[in-house]
Amino acid sequence: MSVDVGQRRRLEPDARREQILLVAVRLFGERGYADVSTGDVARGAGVARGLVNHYFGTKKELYLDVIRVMLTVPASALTLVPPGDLPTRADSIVSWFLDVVSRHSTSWLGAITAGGMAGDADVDRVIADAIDVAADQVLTAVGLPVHGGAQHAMARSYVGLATSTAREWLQRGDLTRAQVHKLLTATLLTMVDQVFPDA
Amino acid sequence: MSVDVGQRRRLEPDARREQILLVAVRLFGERGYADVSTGDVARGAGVARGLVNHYFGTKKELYLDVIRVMLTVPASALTLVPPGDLPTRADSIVSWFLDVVSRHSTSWLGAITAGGMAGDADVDRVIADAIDVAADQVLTAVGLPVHGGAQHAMARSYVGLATSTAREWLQRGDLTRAQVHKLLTATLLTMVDQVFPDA
DNA sequence: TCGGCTTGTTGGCACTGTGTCAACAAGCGC
DNA sequence: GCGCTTGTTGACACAGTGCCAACAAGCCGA
Repeated sequence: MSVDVGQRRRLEPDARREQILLVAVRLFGERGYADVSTGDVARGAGVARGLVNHYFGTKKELYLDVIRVMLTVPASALTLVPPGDLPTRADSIVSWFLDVVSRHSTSWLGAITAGGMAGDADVDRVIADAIDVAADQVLTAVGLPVHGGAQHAMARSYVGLATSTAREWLQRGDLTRAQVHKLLTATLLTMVDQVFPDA
Repeated sequence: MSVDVGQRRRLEPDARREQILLVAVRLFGERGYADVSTGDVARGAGVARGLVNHYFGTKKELYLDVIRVMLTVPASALTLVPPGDLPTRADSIVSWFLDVVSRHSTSWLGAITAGGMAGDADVDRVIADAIDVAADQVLTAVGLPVHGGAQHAMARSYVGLATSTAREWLQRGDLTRAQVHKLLTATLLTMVDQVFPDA
């Protein structure tokens, strides 16, 4: 919030770009896409509005970069495939997911629900990619490295379940972590045992 | 698309309002929230733009009405609780859900993902209400008429699973209806047997 | 130290979209 | 036909966006 009303100062392009991007991440995370203007981002960064367009082109491109960092930051905490039998592996992948999503709750949950603008083709693609990554992790952790398209689709469905369940826990507070954990492990085992064979 | 370029004609307020609303539903369904202007809606209805504001106030209020009809039209097809044992009831509630969602696929799936504007408090509330209704139906169909808050939260999570799975079927085409059916019934039974007792 | 040059940065222009409102006129009753 | 109600219009003011020429911060050679 330091407005830094002093002289204009030249920053290296990368530094300035990242500074603006961080402000945009914060603002788009707090309010939606429509309620944040490029002028707000510029003012938050203590910069002329035209500079935002200079670095990011259009407002939608800026927003794409924003949800990209929101979604890839938690995904960067990739883990190795845990050893053990199936229930153990399911347990640890669920724990890992809950750890990640609780640490970056506002970012991840906000972005995965397209915090401001779904229906747009480009935004949808970025979100779909993030879901694909999460689905891949589920499949490999479970020991079924990408078999067919149907299995991958089912894994994406499971990610949808995990997301909505995490929202009940973190945003609405109507579920405890233990309940979420139990729900996600039980359903994951059911899917692996009973419905994945159909694919 | 008949532009009806003739004289201006007076309609009764309800008729005019619904005419504009139907055009808005179509347009918001096709493109997103941001890509549809009130001028587009007005032109589609063969009407001055100011009239849209006269009937709906602001653009966001118009959009709220739009997603309200998108979500409540399928929900209006409420069914009675089917008889039979648990697997039978689970089977029929899943079938009913798939029938409804496939018939109104573009509307329901588009709106439930907040086709254009999530993160907004009012929009989120309308969507949350629709999910609550669906969760109630699941609970009653399964024979657990709203017990505790946690069970209801779990039912909402299941609706999230059903939604994301239906999207894999109807929008991406990577799952067949039979696969979706199997997945949703198996997970529902698991949840009723193993995780609902924790609530 | 000073002038020149590169380029990060600014402010203003044109345009679109939104909300509001006084004025207009369609269609009814007298 | 006349007047009144009120559905409907067009224009105004304003906010937000994208673009671009002009400006100046800071480095380099003289």
